[in-house]
Amino acid sequence: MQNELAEKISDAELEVMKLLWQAGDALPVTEIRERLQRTKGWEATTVKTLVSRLVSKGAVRQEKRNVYYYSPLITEREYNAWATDSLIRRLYNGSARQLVAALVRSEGLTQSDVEELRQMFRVED
Amino acid sequence: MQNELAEKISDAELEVMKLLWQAGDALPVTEIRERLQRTKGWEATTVKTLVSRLVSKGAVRQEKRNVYYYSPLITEREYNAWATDSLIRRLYNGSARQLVAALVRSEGLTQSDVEELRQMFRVED
DNA sequence: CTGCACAGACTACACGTGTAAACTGTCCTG
DNA sequence: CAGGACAGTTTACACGTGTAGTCTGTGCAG
Repeated sequence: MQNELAEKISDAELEVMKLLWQAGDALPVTEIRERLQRTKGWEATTVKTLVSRLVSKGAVRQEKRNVYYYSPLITEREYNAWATDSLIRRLYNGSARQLVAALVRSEGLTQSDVEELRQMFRVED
Repeated sequence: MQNELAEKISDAELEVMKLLWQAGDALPVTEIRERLQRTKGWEATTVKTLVSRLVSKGAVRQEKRNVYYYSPLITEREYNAWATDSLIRRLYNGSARQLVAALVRSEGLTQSDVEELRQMFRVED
């Protein structure tokens, strides 16, 4: 597990990560700032702080061109897998099956979701 | 959703909740403290703090007998459902299906888990 | 060349959390 | 009755997070 690297990304930081993941390639802060300013209403410095913290945490790489560019060091999948695993350990006794069972029970899944999943399982099986 | 009541239970607090959920009925702090002291190595006051915070948050009820007794005000299922839903919104675009898909992909589920789930789906269907 | 705009760094500050000590009040025991 | 044990309260304190202001350095426009 890349526990050490993933080192706890906070909610606000995650928004930055999402942007970087979507972007596909490295972005200058300007870009990040502008978008988050629009979508989240954050001040420029706030965005800078978040990005810096992500760099400290080793979740984002900073590279100097004319200006700094930032790109994710962990993939969305890696992060999601890690976070999901945390939840499973925290709440479901480490059992992914229990989580899914809870979803099914709680109507978290729509009928068509279930259909699709059955398909999936059939393939995986 | 009982968003307001569930009001963000922290990691340490969750350990207390788990105890209360397991207990089935109201427990005196003594009891809670003793067990967590053993399992977590927490000091008595630490446990008190956690319990008090849970009371403030409305997650636990305090009732006076000779001594205070505590019991959960939200069920484990409610909490799990809420927390899981948060994760799904945070990471999977609100789609429970995507979460399950990720689990299947990432081998979070063992072969026998898959088997069991297929069973479940068959019933649910 | 000089001042300004902007990138980036540093500082700030309140709130939640993990962790616990210190204090206070009360009941039991000697 | 006096002192101690322990329940319950108050206070503490460092660290993470959300949110942002201020300071500094530098390259471009005039």
